[in-house]
Amino acid sequence: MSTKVFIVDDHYMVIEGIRSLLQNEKSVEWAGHATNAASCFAFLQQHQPDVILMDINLPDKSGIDLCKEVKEKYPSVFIIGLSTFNQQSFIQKMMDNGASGYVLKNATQEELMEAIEAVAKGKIYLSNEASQTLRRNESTNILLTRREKEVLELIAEGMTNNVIAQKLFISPSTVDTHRKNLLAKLDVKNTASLIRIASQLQLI
Amino acid sequence: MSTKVFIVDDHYMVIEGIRSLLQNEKSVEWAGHATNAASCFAFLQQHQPDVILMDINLPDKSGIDLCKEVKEKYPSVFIIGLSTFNQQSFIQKMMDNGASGYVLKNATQEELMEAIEAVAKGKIYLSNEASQTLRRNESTNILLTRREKEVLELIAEGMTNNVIAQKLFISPSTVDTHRKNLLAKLDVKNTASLIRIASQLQLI
DNA sequence: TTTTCTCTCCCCTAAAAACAGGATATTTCG
DNA sequence: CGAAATATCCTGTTTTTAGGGGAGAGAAAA
Repeated sequence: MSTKVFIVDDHYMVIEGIRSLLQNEKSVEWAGHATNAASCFAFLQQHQPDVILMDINLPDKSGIDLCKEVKEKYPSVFIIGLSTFNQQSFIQKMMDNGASGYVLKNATQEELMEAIEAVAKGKIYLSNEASQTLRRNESTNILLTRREKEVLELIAEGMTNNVIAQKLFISPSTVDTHRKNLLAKLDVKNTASLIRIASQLQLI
Repeated sequence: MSTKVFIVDDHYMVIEGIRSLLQNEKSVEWAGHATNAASCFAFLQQHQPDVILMDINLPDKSGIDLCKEVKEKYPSVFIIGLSTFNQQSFIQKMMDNGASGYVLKNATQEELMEAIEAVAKGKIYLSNEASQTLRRNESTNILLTRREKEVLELIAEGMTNNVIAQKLFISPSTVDTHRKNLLAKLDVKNTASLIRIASQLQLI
């Protein structure tokens, strides 16, 4: 029995590329493609693919949100996240939202087939790069505590310690302490550097 | 006479996709592909394509640098920049470095052919999205003066007004004025928001 | 030639952040 | 359990930023 594969990606080149990579695979049946979230849903109302290859960047909706919604309505379909860069946050969120796998767009035909076959059997497949990134993320992410991340995000939104304190129902002193710890942990001396680094590390 | 097209992209899916899109075009001859800058140069030592489709993101070197080097060594080859997102700075730099065109990876077969045919004749081809982005860039970029950008970058590096003043050989008061103007122009109230916005607009 | 823009500098006050300490519950984990 | 991490709060002082002005020199544009 062949696996019906559907693809959602706004890049024709990628759609064509995957179609080309998969066309000689007997175990895979090309179910079709969509270039946005809306037409993806339109397709799913009529057909039931086994595996969806889903790009993170779509014109009308993020693949991360789309993944969640598709899994809610069609729990039996397996989703493989697809993206150009391996960004920790994206991979994490896709997996959190019910994706069964994640491959980068520089995947070879073999890797792609391995991923499709694995998730079709209900397994989880992460490409080497993606799993490395996730692991790296875990180790660097332990750096900041939940509360510190929360405070960091509010700082990035331009709030002062007093406003943050009100928002979180804690004392301004506490916010100040978190702020000090953020500066220390990220090894910077002021807010400008803090936001810059946090932005580069995609913490905000 | 057919146009020899070579492609440099680290994504097999994209290479396959373009090959698939171009394979039925009689006017185009597939010269080959490279997945990094090094093998691109290795190829160019032996062959002479007419047009190179060049991705911005390569593993060993940015497409922007590669574009410059290739044009220096092989001025007669026409380069079309290729990327997922239409980022003003990238498009600008590619064109500055001698590229003849820029298309996004969501281009259709027709658009791709149009681009190849145009640049093969020595013309400049920018996709609609790319040229829009360039124009948008020009208008939004007038926002900040040269000095303001300079100060902004130093703020982002974590320097205080006093340090910046020393660095630029101006008075701290002047730095403060620039800082006030930056806050006003970007419509924010503190450094955190300033750096956040600047980071999002890729000003730093 | 005005006017506008840019860059330069100054005053003042108030607010916010950085720096340096210490302290106390509560989890979390080995 | 006991140690370590986390979250909470405090007292200070000093430095930096933000907000409100104003103003002059030179360049560029209208």
